[in-house]
Amino acid sequence: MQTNLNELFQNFIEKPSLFTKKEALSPTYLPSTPLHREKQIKQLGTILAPTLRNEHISNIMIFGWTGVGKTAVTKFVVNGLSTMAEKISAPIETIYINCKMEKINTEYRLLARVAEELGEKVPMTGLPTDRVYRTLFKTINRASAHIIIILDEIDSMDQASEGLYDLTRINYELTSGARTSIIGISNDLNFIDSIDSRVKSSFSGEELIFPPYNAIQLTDILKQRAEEAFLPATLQPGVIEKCAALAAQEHGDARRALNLLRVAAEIADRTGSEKIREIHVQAAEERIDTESISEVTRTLPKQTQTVLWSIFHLNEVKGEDLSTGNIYSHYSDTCRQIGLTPLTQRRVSDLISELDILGIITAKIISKGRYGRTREISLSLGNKHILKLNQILSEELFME
DNA sequence: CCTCCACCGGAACGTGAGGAGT
DNA sequence: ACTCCTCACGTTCCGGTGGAGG
Repeated sequence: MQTNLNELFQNFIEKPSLFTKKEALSPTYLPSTPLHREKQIKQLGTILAPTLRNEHISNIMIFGWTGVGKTAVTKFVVNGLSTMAEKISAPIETIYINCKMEKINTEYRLLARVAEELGEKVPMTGLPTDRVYRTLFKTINRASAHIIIILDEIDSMDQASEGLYDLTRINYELTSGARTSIIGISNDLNFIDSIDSRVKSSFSGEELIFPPYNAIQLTDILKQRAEEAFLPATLQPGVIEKCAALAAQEHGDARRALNLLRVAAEIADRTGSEKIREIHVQAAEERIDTESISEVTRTLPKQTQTVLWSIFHLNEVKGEDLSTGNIYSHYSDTCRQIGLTPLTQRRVSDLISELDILGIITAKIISKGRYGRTREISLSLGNKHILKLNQILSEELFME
């Protein structure tokens, strides 16, 4: 055993890796120039330029599907702006916050996070919100710079629209030369409609829309990254095109294309292949799907897992329709079985909606006339996935 | 055309954990 | 030690509703 393990590690070290620079395939990696986004770069640059002369600019909203270069372009342009500002010593400061990853979903957290970014320490909880606002105000006023706040995945903070309002109204109170501008990045085109009208009117400004990439553009992007990531001639012809084609089918998502290529390379690497072939891409596609959905399922709260388990089980019993009431009673039984206190139906109804949003199930409200109104639930996954998830759930719920 | 089922989904409120300030 | 914050997660209460069957 000992020797085997040593051998394994030894082999691993000695075997040449296919990668020369794996980070180049990461979705957060910033290439020197984002490809096929010249128009957007120019637009954004034009809007931001007046800050260099200390002139006032409007807020900006950027829309587009995931993986169409919104974040990359914004960072690219803002970085350019910062370097220029430094050169001519214009007082510009930029702040980047990813609302979803940092779980910025309340007014308090948004304000606290911005203040923190400006060097002011604010506790994560405990203070009254208006006090956080005061500290933030003072800090910004003192800084007397033009502060550009980039809020990525802004649509994930639906409760925090009050905070957006604060960040815009702060401009009317500032007495020094300070200003704030917001760049909001959103996957959801309807985001603007969903926020409070009061916020909307104070927030409104320029809107940029990023179209999806087509297969040819994706190919270019992948080639650019692959040049950095791999030794030449590691890729079999057709591999990049295949990744691009697969990703183009799904609203031209460059992130997905890069993921495919990276996972394909990892598979090739692990199986000892010296080249990356199309079969590796195929394997990668399958693996990405199952892995992400499995991970989501595993990390679901126990109650939600139990609901999902019940849905799967009812689905196997034919003749039973998947309605909220049915699921709820099956769920309560299961809870008793595994020693969990059942939640109310109202709550379970919300959990079902959450599963719907996650894309594991599809819930549609239908009316059965005399026999009431309910959600009709169907599974939106293939059999292979369901089997896998079932296995995960039984491990999670019935073990230990 | 009306009724009435079986839920939907908004809103207010409760609880308990994490923390600040005095 | 005590009061006052935020916030996640639930519960309680309740008005609302599409359409099959009378």
